[in-house]
Amino acid sequence: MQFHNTLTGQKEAFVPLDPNRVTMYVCGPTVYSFAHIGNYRPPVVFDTLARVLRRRYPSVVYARNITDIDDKINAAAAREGVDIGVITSRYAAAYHEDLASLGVAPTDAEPKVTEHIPQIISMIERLIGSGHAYAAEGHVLFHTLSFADYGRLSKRDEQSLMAGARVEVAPYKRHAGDFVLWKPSSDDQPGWASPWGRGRPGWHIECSAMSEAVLGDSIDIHGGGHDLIFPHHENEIAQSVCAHGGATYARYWLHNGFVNVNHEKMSKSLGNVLLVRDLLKTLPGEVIRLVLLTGHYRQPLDWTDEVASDARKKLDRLYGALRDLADVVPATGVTAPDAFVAALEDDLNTPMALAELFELVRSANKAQSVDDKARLKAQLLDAGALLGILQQDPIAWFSQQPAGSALSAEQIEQQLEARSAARKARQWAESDRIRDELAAQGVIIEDSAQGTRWRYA
RNA sequence: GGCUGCGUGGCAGAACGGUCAUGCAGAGGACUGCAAAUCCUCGUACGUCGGUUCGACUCCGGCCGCAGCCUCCA
Repeated sequence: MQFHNTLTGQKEAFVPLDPNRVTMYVCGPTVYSFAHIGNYRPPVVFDTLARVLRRRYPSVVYARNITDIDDKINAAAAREGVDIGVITSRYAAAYHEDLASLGVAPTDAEPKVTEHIPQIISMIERLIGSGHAYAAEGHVLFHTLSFADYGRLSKRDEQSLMAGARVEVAPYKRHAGDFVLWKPSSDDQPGWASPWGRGRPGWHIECSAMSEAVLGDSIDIHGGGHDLIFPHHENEIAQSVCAHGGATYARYWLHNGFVNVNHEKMSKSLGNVLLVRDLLKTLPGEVIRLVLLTGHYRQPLDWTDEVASDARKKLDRLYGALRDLADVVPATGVTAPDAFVAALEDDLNTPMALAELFELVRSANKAQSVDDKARLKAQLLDAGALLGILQQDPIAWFSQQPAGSALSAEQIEQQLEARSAARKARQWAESDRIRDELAAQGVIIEDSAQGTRWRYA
């Protein structure tokens, strides 16, 4: 197995610290609103990676946090005049619903920041104790100059960090690059008692503290969006390494590319922010998942209507092969082909894995013997399971009624009965009339030796 | 300006120093009452200019173009 490691900028063989306990941490959402399609790329990508890892290693501990204390949450709560818990539980629930729709399996741990305040305070105290952090005016700051490796992940040196500081430097900072570990809360803001007064954690410390609490001092894989490399992950490294006496924090850093919409960056000002919530109104979650796996995770991904309809057609082809194997019992003990697994184990190359999957489909469609069919069906299902797709009944897949369709499955079946009668009597004109009528309403007919099937276009 | 990465056929999107990616769309054929589905065949794709090499889309360098990050962003 190998991964592209942001830390070194190279593809490296993956060697876990402890093969009997592989650990992975992925930065989760800040729950202050409904999440957009880009927010779901990391969970889908790393869910797929977790599936591949679990196949290879006996124990994988995968943690993805929920950030439930943050100034954007505070703002949302203030706007609605409710406690932040109302906001965070609402959007965390929505997040979980969407994840389920996208076929994302639950993680082994889902730490929340508000449940780890003591751990956060403890880590800050240790950082102060070792001279890597200092308290000033109710704040506690991490002193970046105290950590020689600062900037290594994002490949920034002191000069460029200084040059890039585009926010005015707070007077209590010793150095422009220093960042907040703890900040004071006013009476109307959420806060917790601490050695530095009532306050709340800064943005980066929570991941370091929760990763430590759930996975340990050193973890194998840390994932997240490309944009988190700096400052978030750079700061996590600084906090964790310094809190752990120099021990390596994460050994492999994996970052996914951004999702754009119609060739543009998603932004509120452009009004092109796509919520998964909304996409799910017209698209099966499986289609959305496949779109997110269509390109390599490190590359930018452009979301367009065409990409979505392509994914749907791909699933039609995949499920079509399974539908033809409906009466075949999958062979036992048969797993996804080596080439397919090898593609995923090579830096999670999902496009190549999909290519292998389609080769499998071609073989399945051509297979004659029962043995071949049984083997290919088992391989298809197992490969699909690794990608988190293809797990539903093919008939159910083709029977999903699109949002715009006026015809229910029952109505279609009725029409088909009439058509079958006409065909039996060799009344082709009547038969074709019914077919055209259905086609006009978005239903495609497929006659076969086993009878007539249909599907929504 | 600094850093990171990218430019592949109509669209999407991989690999690889010398053979087919794959999917969709398109063309022809088989099958079909006709279709659909499926199968077979096909289109001389690699931003640009040089270099290395027997041979480069693949390695190196310049140029052009694009994107992200540079302290609230997945």
